[in-house]
Amino acid sequence: MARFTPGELNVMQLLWKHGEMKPGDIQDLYPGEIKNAALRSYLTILLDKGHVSRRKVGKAFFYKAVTRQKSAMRSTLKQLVDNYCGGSTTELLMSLIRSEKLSEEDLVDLRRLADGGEKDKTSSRSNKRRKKS
Amino acid sequence: MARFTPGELNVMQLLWKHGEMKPGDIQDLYPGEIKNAALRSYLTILLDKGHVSRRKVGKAFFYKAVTRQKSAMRSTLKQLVDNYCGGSTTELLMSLIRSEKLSEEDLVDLRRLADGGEKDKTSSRSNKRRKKS
DNA sequence: CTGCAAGTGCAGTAACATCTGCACTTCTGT
DNA sequence: ACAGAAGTGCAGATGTTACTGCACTTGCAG
Repeated sequence: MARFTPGELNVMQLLWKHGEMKPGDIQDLYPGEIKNAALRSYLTILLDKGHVSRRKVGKAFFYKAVTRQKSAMRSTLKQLVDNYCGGSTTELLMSLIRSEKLSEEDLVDLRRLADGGEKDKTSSRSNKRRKKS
Repeated sequence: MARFTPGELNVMQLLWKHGEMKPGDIQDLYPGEIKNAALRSYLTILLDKGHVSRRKVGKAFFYKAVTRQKSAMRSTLKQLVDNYCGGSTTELLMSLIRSEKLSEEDLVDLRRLADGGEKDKTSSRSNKRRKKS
């Protein structure tokens, strides 16, 4: 669904963080240097794709994100899971947990969430595959 | 690091799954229809980027993946985490677990892994200590 | 040896992302 | 009022992805 190029993503990040901005503001905060016109071409593309909207205030257009960060993340995550984990979110969790990158603290959080999450199982019909260790 | 376009990814998936293949084989298994020459242009690009290698067998070239699936996944995941979770893997885990998509079985697996991850620390050579928030 | 399907290189098109330059308009300070 | 800074649309250059078509080469069946 949401599919951002690196340049577009930089813009979206700023809009997600700061709300409504005009090109000049975005340009100032943009990672690295970018020409105003270059930046505006990103905005035009994002506008065409419907990921941002704009409204005129004074002489300038103020842009704001239409597509939300959470939703963009979710669709990116879904792609990752489909592409690399056979569509199984559990697979991804396994990889994450096994991938030596979790601190002790992370594991504590994880256990707490796993236990806490149990209450919320109403909507899950379980026929996902299980994994042997 | 590894950065695949949809077309490239389709090819890589097949190579990861089947090992060494020639264009004709890939073409047959490629999702949807694709012309042989179109497919070969993907292979050429992947070859230029160093993601695949090839060797001549008979009259055909056999291609195989150089970049590994695990490593591609990891770098994709890292990008996702950097772009959407402020670089915190834990953030991602929270989102995953909270995102309504886990079945009861998933949660069981998860608890087992979280617990196992702690007890089993000695055998999983994860003596890396990293910074925390 | 020869026909031919399978394989190959190469050239070129189309869409899109990235980025530049330029002329024009609009707000603001003095 | 008007100069200049800030903003705008538009046209186009460049590079990459995603393809298509075509002429040439190669291995094998007969």
